[in-house]
Amino acid sequence: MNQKMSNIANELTKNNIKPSIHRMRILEYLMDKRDHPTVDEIYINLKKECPTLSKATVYNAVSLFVNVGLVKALTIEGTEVRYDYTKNNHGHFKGEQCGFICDFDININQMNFDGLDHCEILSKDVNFKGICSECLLNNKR
Amino acid sequence: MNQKMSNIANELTKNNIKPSIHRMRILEYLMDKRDHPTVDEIYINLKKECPTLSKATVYNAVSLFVNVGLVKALTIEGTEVRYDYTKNNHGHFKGEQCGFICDFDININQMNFDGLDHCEILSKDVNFKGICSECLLNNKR
DNA sequence: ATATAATATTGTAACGAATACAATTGATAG
DNA sequence: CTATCAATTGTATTCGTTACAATATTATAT
Ligand SMILES: [Mn+2]
Ligand SMILES: [Mn+2]
Ligand SMILES: [Zn+2]
Ligand SMILES: [Zn+2]
Repeated sequence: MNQKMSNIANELTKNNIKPSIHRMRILEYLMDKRDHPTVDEIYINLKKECPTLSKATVYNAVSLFVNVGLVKALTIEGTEVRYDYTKNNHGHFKGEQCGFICDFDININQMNFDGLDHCEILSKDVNFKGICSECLLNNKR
Repeated sequence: MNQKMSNIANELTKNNIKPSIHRMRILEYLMDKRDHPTVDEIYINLKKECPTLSKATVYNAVSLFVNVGLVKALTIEGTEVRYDYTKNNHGHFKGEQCGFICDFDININQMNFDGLDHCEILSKDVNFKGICSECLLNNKR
């Protein structure tokens, strides 16, 4: 097992998740491809290398990862759930024409708000929607 | 038709939606009950007064409302879509224990961010999650 | 007012993401 | 090797949503 994989194994063990082959592959995928994939996208792409992979295993794995806080489940629009391996807090922009989702920098904790006294806030999400630069160019032509 | 209902009819006509009885009732519901209901909640509650109402009509109506910008579709968590009749921009807090969703004041346009040059931003959503004050009290006991 | 056309509503079928679960496979320890 | 436990698989089921054809309602023309 190479260095990368043993790091991934460590990451899982630290969170009390046994590092099985499939779990490691799924976490590796999320670490490498930061394009906020759906379960289906993870499944289809990993299936090429692991033909025996089942979609249920992908659901199981990402649920485990979300529960321990290793990855975040994003619900930016509609009924589509996407997964994000990330340490630093950031905002998400979704281009509504092409569906592309990108990160952007925003200091979510600098924002001041009012009306949530006596609530315990555990997570803060900022989602923007609109038309991405690429689509804007295409639309002009 | 009373004053309230003719206002609702106006609101719809202004947006090129013909003010049918059901559409008016559904918009009225969203205006009165600002607790961000799901399609199912709208359907179940209105069904009491309009026994012939179909869930397809609720889906049709809220889709029309969302398309013209009369109401907003909220996707705060998971695959659950909720609807919000609102003019002023605000944030949403979801209590994860009880599922309760409330508004809070935040000046979304004051936030400064970076990395979305040349994108056209059409909407900005801020969603917080955590434990609501009521649940916090219950948990202590 | 009646016939005609257009639109809204309904009920149901189809779809797809997510979950549940029993059966199988794989790993671990004695 | 065998027994035990956990992970994975495949499938069935659930549930929210969409699609669509049939019906009811409303608007328009004669
Ligand atoms: Mn991200
Ligand atoms: Mn609201
Ligand atoms: Zn785009
Ligand atoms: Zn609560």
